[in-house]
Amino acid sequence: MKMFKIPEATVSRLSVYSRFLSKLDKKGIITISSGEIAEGVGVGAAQVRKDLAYFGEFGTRGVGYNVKDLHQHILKILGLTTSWPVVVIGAGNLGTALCLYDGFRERGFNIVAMFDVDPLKIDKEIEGITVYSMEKLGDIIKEKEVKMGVIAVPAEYAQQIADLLVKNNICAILNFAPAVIKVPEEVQLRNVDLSVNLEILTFNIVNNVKNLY
Amino acid sequence: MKMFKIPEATVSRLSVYSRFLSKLDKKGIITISSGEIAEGVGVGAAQVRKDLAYFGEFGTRGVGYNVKDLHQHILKILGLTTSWPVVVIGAGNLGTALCLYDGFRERGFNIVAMFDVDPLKIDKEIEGITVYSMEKLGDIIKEKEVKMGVIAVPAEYAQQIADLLVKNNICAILNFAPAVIKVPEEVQLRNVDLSVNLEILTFNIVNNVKNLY
DNA sequence: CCTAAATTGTTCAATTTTTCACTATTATTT
DNA sequence: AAATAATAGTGAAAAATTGAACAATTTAGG
Repeated sequence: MKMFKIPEATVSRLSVYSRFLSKLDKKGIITISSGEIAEGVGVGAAQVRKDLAYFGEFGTRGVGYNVKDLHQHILKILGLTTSWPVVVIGAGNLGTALCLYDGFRERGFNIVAMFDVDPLKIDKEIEGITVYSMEKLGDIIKEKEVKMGVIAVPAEYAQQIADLLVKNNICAILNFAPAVIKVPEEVQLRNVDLSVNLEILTFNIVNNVKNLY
Repeated sequence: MKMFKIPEATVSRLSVYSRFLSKLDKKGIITISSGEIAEGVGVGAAQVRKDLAYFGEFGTRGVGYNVKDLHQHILKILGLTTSWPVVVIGAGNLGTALCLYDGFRERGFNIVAMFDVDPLKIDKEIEGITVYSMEKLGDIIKEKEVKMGVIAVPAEYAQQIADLLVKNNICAILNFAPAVIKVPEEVQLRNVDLSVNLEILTFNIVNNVKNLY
């Protein structure tokens, strides 16, 4: 029972550290220092140590961290030691792209089904993933013990899809629709708003914001 | 010459306010209070006012904000009163999905070209957008006065694509590859890491993190 | 075996961001 | 015309986050 509140930024950095460590491990590197991790992922060394310190002591003073060992610890922290079945709602371009995105598979996410309302898409397969009608959502979530849903539908339907996912006891939603959606507080929600990201860039360009790395 | 440092979170909220105001405007709503904006986008009312206060006084005390007026101001702040030509590197699923993503067009981003190394894709059109070979990148960036590039290639090529964009004087890069890339400090860079977002969710699920809305 | 070099874990200070509480202003009602 | 209600703008407090400094620990070398 973790009692401390972990900054979300810390969690997202852990995810990045993890990917970096995975790369190092494949290269056969055995130990690494916080400074080298920091250098590799573009943050400060103190930040790296601080992030890890929330969860325990994984390094050896004077030596550094064992790559494999630290990697395993972080995967455990992130809950990535088991595979996560995921459903994607919306079999349009974005939904399809997400299904084919290797990054998900590599990190242990397993897209078990897609859903759409378009009769032309229903019951077809996209790279081995079947597109189901929305009616099947509840059954499949239950059958495959799905905890996470990805919303990739137009903004105007995002809320109703979210409601449907919630009704079917999903634990977490990753929303790609450019819409503000509301869910009960026990449901985890994250928004990936593609336009917002471009707009931060335009803001920075027109306001001549300096990057501070 | 803006002298104040604006939190990035503020900028991203402005983008969300902007979308919300656009919706209100379409509905014909004339005025709105900070409280209603806050309610609509899921933040605090003081936060809304503070965010706006960085840029000026846009409201009327006792009354609220004029929807059209405030919306225009925010678009101006974000640099969205002109259209932005954008290039997308990588004509795979993700690149294609991004090109077809309506959210970009709606917000004034205009994808003028895609690039890929696959001879099967080169010189083909994807929904009216031509896929060019990488050699053409420099010419098109210059010709169309492109300031922003989107990277949608596999992680292992992300850095070299970034270097290429930088060499061709791009101002800002939106990187979708799950890789840490380095650019000179005068180039704006944002990473949208899809896996990281899912991993924050798994972390929250396994650690039973409470949402605090 | 002792000293020096490397590097973690941790404390404390600095900074940044958010929230709260209050003041000022406008419109409305009596 | 005065009183009341609504609501923006703002300064200060609080909270969160980051960064710097340093003590503790390990390894390696003389």
